[in-house]
Amino acid sequence: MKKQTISFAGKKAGVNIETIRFYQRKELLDVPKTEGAYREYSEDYIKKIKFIKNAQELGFSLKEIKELISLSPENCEDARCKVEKKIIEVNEQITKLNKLKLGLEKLYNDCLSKRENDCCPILKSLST
Amino acid sequence: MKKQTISFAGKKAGVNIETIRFYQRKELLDVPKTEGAYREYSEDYIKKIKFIKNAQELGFSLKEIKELISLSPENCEDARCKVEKKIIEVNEQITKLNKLKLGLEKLYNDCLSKRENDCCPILKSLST
DNA sequence: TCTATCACCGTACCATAGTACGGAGTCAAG
DNA sequence: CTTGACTCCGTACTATGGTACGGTGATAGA
Repeated sequence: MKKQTISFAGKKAGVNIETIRFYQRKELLDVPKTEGAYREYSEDYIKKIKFIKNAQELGFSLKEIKELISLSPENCEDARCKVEKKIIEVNEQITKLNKLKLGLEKLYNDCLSKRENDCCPILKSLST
Repeated sequence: MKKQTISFAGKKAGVNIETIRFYQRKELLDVPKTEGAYREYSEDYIKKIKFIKNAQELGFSLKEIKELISLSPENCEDARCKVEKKIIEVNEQITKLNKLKLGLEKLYNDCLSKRENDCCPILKSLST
C-alpha cells in the first residue's frame, strides 16, 4: 500500500497540493487527523476533491460547492433546488452571450461594409 | 457652464469617481492636465469613459479595451480582428454553457425520478 | 547516521475589476 | 474668513480561485 500523502492525493485527484491546502483553509475539505506527523489522505478524501472539481466544471463556485457539501444525502430536495437555480443562471448567461454575439457581429459587418476612407465603425460606434 | 469636475464626469458617464481614478491608474484614461488645482473633464473625456463601458458590455476585458483604445481610427483591420476573436470566444463560451446545461438537466431529472429512500443522485453523481 | 526529499505552516503574491478610507489641500458660498 | 463640500493622493481592502515561497521538522533510503 502506497503512502497516501498529500502529494499522492493531489496527483490522483489531478490538483495541486496547494489547491488542497487552499480548500482546507476555505473549509471545503477537512484536515485529516493522523497519529504521525504526516497526514493520511484516504480514497474517500480523494473522492471529495473530485467532487469539488466535478461541481466546478458544472459551473458551481466554491461557495456554492461548500453549500452542496453540507447537504444531507438522504434529503435531496435542497440539492435539486440548487441545481435548478444553477440551470436558470446558466440560461441567463447563454441569453446574455447570444445578445453580445449579435452586437459583435453587427459591429463586424458594419466594419466590413464601410466605405473607403471612412472612420472605423467599430471604434466610432463604441464611442457613442 | 457647469464645472466639469470628476464627480460631474462620473455622474454623466454613470460610473463611480473611484472607477475613473482606477482607469487612470490602469492607463485606460489619461489624467487631464489643468491650470488650477482641480482637473477639468471635457465632454470628449466623458465619451472615452462611455467607450470603456460600452466595450465592457460587449464582453471585452479592461486589458483588451486598452488595446482597442490604442488602435488608429483610420486603419480598422486590427479592430475588426479583435472583434472577430471576441466573437469566437463568445461562441466557445456559449457551447460550453450549453454542455453544462445538459449536464445539470440530467442531474435534475435523475433526482426527480429517483426511487424512495435512494441516495440523492446529485450528490452521488458528483462524487464519482 | 546522514542527507535528500517531502510535509506542514503562515504569509505573500497573481489576475480581475473595482470600492473604501484617511489626510491634506482647495474652492465657493454665506 | 470660516466652514462644508469637494478634489487629489496613496494605500488598503473586497471577492474569486488559486500559486509561490521560505523556514522548520519529519521520514526514508543509502
